[in-house]
Amino acid sequence: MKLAAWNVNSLKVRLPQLLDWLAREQPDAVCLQETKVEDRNFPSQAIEHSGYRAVFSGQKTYNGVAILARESPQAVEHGIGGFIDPQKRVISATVNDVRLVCAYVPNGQSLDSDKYRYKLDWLKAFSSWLDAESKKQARIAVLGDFNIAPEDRDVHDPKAWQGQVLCSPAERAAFQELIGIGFKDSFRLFDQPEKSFSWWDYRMNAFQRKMGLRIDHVLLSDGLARDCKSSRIDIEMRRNERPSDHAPVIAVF
DNA sequence: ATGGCTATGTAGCATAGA
Repeated sequence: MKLAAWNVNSLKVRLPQLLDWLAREQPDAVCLQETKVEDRNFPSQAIEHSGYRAVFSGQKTYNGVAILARESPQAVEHGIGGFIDPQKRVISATVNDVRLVCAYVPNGQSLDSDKYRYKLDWLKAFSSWLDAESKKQARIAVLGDFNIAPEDRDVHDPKAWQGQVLCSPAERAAFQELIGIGFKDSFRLFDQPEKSFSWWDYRMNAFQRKMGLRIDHVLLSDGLARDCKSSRIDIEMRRNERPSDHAPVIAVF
């Protein structure tokens, strides 16, 4: 099974690129973040034309998540169970007997921001909910924009980013809590090039200068991780005209 | 160098992203 996560930063703008990419990569399922589109405006028709079924949870301007799959996603659930959140950041569904959790973790803005507090609270709720989910269903993949660079090697300039949002000890601890539940960071199951990143700032020619962060991840439960054949970041998508600032992350098992 | 770039909502800029 081929799975991917991609923060499209506006599905409306990125739709042509997404359709090209689906035709080329032919994943079984892809989890999208930052669709920034209300459900009534979701481009279901174009996506179905490409041979995919979509389930989605969106809002105007911000956030928004979707799961696209060749097979119709089953048992769709919105949000984090037991956690009230008006922001549309999580959608889950079963595809090919695998439970897919598509997540857009809050950014946090900066350590002194209310949004940082919200991010940590959100991550706490997310991990306790996933812990419970993983006891109900063994085959789970958590895919999305985690807005956390787990280690210094996931950061182009660890000194400059030390302690900053996306890299702070509390955020990294929250990521390790997910690993503690039994999830594996699929990307690190394999040898990878140095300076492998999934996001580059639009400004300052950051992509060309390899100034990025690896903050988008595909986490696999133990059994899926054991069967994982490959994981990579499709950085070619960042070379497109009008690219998303994030590249897709792909895992095959 | 606290800027820079992109997208959205909405009609000249404000907000957010990471």
